[in-house]
Amino acid sequence: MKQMSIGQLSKQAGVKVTTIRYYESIGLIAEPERSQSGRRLYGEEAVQTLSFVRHGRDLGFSMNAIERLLTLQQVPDQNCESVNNIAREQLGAVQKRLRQLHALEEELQRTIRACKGGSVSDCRIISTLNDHGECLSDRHERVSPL
Amino acid sequence: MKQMSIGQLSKQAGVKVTTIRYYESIGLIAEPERSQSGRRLYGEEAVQTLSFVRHGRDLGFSMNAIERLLTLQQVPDQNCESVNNIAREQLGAVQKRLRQLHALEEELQRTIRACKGGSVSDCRIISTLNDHGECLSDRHERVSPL
DNA sequence: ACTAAATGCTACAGCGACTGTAGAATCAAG
DNA sequence: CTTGATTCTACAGTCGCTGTAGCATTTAGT
Repeated sequence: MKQMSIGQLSKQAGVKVTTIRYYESIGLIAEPERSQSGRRLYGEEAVQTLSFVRHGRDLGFSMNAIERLLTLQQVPDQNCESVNNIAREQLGAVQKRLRQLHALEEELQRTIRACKGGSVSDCRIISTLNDHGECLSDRHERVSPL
Repeated sequence: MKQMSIGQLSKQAGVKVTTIRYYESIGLIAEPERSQSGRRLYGEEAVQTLSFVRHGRDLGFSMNAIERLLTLQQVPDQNCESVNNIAREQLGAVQKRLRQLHALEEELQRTIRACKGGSVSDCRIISTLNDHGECLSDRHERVSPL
């Protein structure tokens, strides 16, 4: 039972020391043992868990989704439908965001192309922003955090 | 000089009342006049400014970028190069994020396709997350907030 | 003129997912 | 034995708002 410090875990899992402590503080990962002097001591399984979390974050899953996935993972005898649902939900969100960003890209390109580079008073970028032309807008939503 | 309340301004500019007050509090927009009883009174130009801000936010510009754009807008006799730079920077960020999200989409699709729907212990989604296969990862950056 | 609903005000807390700071203790290497 | 790296706790800050509490004022209807 070789144990490791939080710094070693951080390197092995690719998650920052402060972030590990943060994950512990919100209850995402379990509190580890402590050394005599009060330092955290982790086993190998912590690397697994944290890598899982990191990979999930890289795929854009929210902490909430990751928490659910971690829980599901711990009950291996159950149908993986719920897992699939979480993943498909995530895929849907990603695709929605892709569409939004693509529209954004086009509007930005149009805007930039229109600017011939005179003085600010003639600037097409500024005037595009000024026209409350409702190109993308008029949805009353905020932009998704994906 | 017809003046309007914050609620009217909110409707005209499509920005929530609380958000307007927030913009004022961070110094993005100027403090307006007040009525005798202390209520904010805005002129037409406030609608312009707020629409500008809203449109900028819709295009994904950060508050910081919008602040710079607002400042530039107020000095119309200057070359619009700086404006162009801000817009191109933004376009670059959007395109970078598009590439990231596209990679994400593909990995999610692969992951979901691989899952044939047995029990969690066989679930390809879970095991994909568990393999610290460094498909997307191994960059040590956090995901951009776009 | 009176009343009820809508709108406005300030001040502060909370969101998510961390990051940074301060100040103290402990550890590992030379 | 000293120096520098690591670790600890606790709390504030990030961004761009949103929500809450508890008032005061305005507006519309009777």
